[in-house]
Amino acid sequence: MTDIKSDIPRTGGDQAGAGPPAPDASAWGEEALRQGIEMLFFAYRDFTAEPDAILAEHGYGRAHHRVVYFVGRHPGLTVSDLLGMLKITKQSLARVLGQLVQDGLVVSRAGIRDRRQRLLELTGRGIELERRLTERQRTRFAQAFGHAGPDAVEGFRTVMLGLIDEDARQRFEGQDS
Amino acid sequence: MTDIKSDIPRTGGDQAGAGPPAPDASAWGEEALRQGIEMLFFAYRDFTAEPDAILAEHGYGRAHHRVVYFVGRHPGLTVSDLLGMLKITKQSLARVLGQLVQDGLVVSRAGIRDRRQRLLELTGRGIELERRLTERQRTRFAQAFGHAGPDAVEGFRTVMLGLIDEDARQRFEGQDS
DNA sequence: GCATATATGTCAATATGACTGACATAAAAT
DNA sequence: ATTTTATGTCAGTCATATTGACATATATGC
Repeated sequence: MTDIKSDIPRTGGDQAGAGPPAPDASAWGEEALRQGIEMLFFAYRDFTAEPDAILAEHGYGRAHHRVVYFVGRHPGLTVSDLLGMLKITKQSLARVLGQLVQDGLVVSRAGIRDRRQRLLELTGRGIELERRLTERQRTRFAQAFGHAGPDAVEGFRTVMLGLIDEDARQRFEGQDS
Repeated sequence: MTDIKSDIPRTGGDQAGAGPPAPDASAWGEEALRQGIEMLFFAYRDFTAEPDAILAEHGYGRAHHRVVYFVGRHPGLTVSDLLGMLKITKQSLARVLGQLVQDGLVVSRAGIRDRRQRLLELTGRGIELERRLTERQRTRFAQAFGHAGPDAVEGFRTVMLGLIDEDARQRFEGQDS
């Protein structure tokens, strides 16, 4: 198999006198880039598999996890906010959100400043399900982070931010090193 | 907003005399772990959006991309191999693979040592589509890697490998630092 | 106050990706 | 010769997402 290391630019390994490389110069070979693509695919695939199994017990799908996750993470979130995060249509959201409200996992109350808005929150049962679902994922990250160490985690965060579109990236700003 | 940095253990920042921390000790706080979860979600969401738009022009979906990607990456791949990578059922694969074969993007020939096997390969048109689709993703990684630098990329790779299940992780082995 | 814009909800039709279960065929392995 | 393996296929179902149209309540601008 191809040796990936030969594909990875070393720090300070620039050709002499080649001038300052552009910060996003693509000195990265095909192999390194494809490995990145594949790691993202496999990580996402494996990362979603465990919660999916729990969700299935409740007759829910991955979309339900996403909703309880973000509502739990940002209590008082509006429907618009949620749509913006998930980047799906309101009709798609309506099905899962409606189920969760009807099943008593999410409550929506009218906004105070703007009564057209629906501010979303988890109920106790919603919190419980969210924690059960996300616990596996937190554990996975805790192990990966713990094994990799703080410097690797900082590198991970930097690369991930670079992969995310500008607007979503701002959610993580003010928290860089 | 919560300051993530307070959540990130610093190298050598252990309490004095606390003994050696386990390599995967969860010194990581809730906030850091949730940010990891969210980064993975947003990165995957944005990373798939561009190819999806191209695929739609051809009447294809994300599943078609995955098939042409892995067939292109591993020419001569068997149907079993592909099922193992995608972790979907053969009935799910049959629909997309059948379309791609019929549309002349993928060819399958009988195996030599084992004639039950179907060895998959891209045709010229398959290669062309695969490159068009993956080009956006390679560019995205090239920019993220280039901006982050080699050390950050190495950290990214380490963390990502830690997130991936053991069996799939082996695909990337022999290429660590 | 009236017109318009915004936030949300809802009905209908459709596409895509996935599943389970059952059965078929050809070729390898024992 | 029997069994196992690799693949294909038919049928039904479910979850997620889409576009398009329309409805309602509330906020905002004039």
